[in-house]
Amino acid sequence: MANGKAAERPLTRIQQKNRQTILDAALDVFSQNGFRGSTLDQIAEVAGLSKPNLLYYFPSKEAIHAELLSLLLDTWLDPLRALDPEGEPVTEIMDYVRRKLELSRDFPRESRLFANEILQGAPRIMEALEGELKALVDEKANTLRDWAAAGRIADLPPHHLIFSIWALTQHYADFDVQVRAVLGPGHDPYAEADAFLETLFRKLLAP
Amino acid sequence: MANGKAAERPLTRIQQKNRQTILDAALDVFSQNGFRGSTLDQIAEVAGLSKPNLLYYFPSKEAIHAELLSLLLDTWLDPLRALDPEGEPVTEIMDYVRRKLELSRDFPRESRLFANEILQGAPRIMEALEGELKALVDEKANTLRDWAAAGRIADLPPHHLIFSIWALTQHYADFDVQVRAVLGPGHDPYAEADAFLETLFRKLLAP
DNA sequence: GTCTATACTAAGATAGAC
DNA sequence: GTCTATCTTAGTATAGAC
Repeated sequence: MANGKAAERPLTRIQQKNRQTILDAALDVFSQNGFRGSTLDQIAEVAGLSKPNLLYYFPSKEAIHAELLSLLLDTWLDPLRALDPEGEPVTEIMDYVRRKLELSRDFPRESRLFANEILQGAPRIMEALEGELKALVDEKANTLRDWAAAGRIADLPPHHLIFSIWALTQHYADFDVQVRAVLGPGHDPYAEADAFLETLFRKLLAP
Repeated sequence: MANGKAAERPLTRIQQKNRQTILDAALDVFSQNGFRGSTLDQIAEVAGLSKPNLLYYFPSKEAIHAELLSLLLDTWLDPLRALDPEGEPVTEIMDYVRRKLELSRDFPRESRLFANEILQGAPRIMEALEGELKALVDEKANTLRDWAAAGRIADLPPHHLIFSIWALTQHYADFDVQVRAVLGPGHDPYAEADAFLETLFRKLLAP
């Protein structure tokens, strides 16, 4: 009590750093092997910490995974939230496609973590899918419907239009090894995808 | 030797049936949890057999998984193989899209097994991706390029056109629970996808 | 061919020294 | 805060009775 400050529960810098190190290592491992397929040993190995030390910072393997998922969801929905009903329709949608592809390029592990969770039947995020996600998608689907009704974009089923953006952008992160195996060396998948998706959606959205 | 026939190693009917039962149960389990996340206990439970009995029919967990993957690859490539360079371009491609979507609808577990394997870095099928798959895709990409050069379809990067077909059709199997959560009740995802993808690719392919 | 029992290893988590 | 040692359970695989 020398400094006279009552330390409620502030994380020290070293604690913050170690938590980050662990989460980063866990993201590596969970995104490749899924929850059940990952072990604390693997995470500890990647993090350069001992297994008991991991469990000093987090109460359980489950807790590390839960933390990653909840951090993920916000990041994941941000680009869609940014779709502005007052903006120019085609520009707004093309911007969304670009932001989503950038997420795949810059955060492929997060994309694969999410894909793993969905493949496994979304046991830990079903609630968020049916609540938060559905609400946001329904809202933006209405925007798309209005734009179509006004003849500003083609008349397409809005939910499936959104699915197509997810599918096409996330494919480059989730199936990265396949994309690279098929393209062979000397390609920049994301640069090529950017140009291709630009073309695809411009043609698709034209009324 | 009473019957005088040297029994090389023909599988009896009951053996065939049990092998099938095991493979079917394993497909259930592996497609949801990936290889590492799945256990023989789970597979035995679903198959209605004892764990040692599983290992009477297959030498190891690894062997069951390997068998599933090798059965899968052929089925998976068949629709692309069927794309006929002599056919009418748009019809051929639309048929491919439809066949691929039907695979997702009728064999979602196979699609998820494949997705799991790729997400994990394709440790067991990388060779097939770089060999068989790449060769087939390169061949069909040439066909697409020829069609584009002849002005019979739009000029698009052929590999990415094929990726887009994979991404859009497999999404409905791999992300099934998300699709249903977002659409809510009262939808037929595959019927809607069929109509949407028909529209999408017709617009995209128009020269 | 199928089961019970069991060997052996890996994995999640905790105790307690430092 | 971090480590070594350890408990406990789950998981792959095998032995051997029936």
